[in-house]
Amino acid sequence: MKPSAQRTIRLAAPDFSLGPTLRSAQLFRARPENEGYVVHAGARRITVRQANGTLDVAGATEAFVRHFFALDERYEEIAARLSHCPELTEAIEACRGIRIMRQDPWECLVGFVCSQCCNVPRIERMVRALCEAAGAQAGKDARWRAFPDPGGLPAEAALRRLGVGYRAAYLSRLNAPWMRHWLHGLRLQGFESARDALRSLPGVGEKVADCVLLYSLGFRQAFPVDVWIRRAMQETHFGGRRAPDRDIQKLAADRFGRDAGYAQLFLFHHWRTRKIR
DNA sequence: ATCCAGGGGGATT
DNA sequence: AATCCCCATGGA
Repeated sequence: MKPSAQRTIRLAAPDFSLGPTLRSAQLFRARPENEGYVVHAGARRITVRQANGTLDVAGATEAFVRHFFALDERYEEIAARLSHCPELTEAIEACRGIRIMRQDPWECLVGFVCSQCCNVPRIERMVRALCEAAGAQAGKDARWRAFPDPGGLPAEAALRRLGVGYRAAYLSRLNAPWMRHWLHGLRLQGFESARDALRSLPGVGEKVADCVLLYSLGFRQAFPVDVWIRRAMQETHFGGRRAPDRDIQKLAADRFGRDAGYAQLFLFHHWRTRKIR
């Protein structure tokens, strides 16, 4: 028994918006539950709610929560630097308090390989199916499942039966026990080097690589270009005409620099939530 | 019914 | 380097 991890803890969380952060499609195992959220991460089941600038959390230590939600990051400084870009001011205001979380790289990689060419609800379904099929029971409740370890995913045919479609081939090829260690090793490399290494993996192109770099390996200069970002950038910087992803990437790197990842998440979440609904 | 969803890979031009 | 085409699936 681990009473320290099950007790509810309260911590200050200034410049942080829990709901928008968990609804910004950085991760695919969070869901609302009575006034708060349940977040599954690795083998943890974390319940969290926010009130008056504080966070009430159960299922994780304070140190984990601070790191996971990036509460140590100097948020106002980032927002202040990006506020010099007029095309972001509306998005920054609408997304104030959204933070880029720090996920486990393996879980992040699998999630974004699943993400290709499908919408968020379906991604969440696929990830849930993977956990239910191959995740270890992680608590007394048999429904709480850990995220499957690298090497622990079902075989390709079984993956297909779970509804992941053509992504089954990618996932089965990524499913090697050494992947966790290999992914962590990328933190020691430079941005471009780590990006090239990720892109050498099956099912991992520029976009998925950038998501893994940004959401799990700490590279805040990454700027994943998906359909929403493409629209937003073409609208704000290319006169509404379609532009090559290369040009979009270059512009983002020059203009947003080390904060490109935050610029991306602000634009993504703002444009997506504006059109959806 | 047709289009779209946080794409990637391979072939052709 | 730009442009098809295909990959599987579910929701709008």
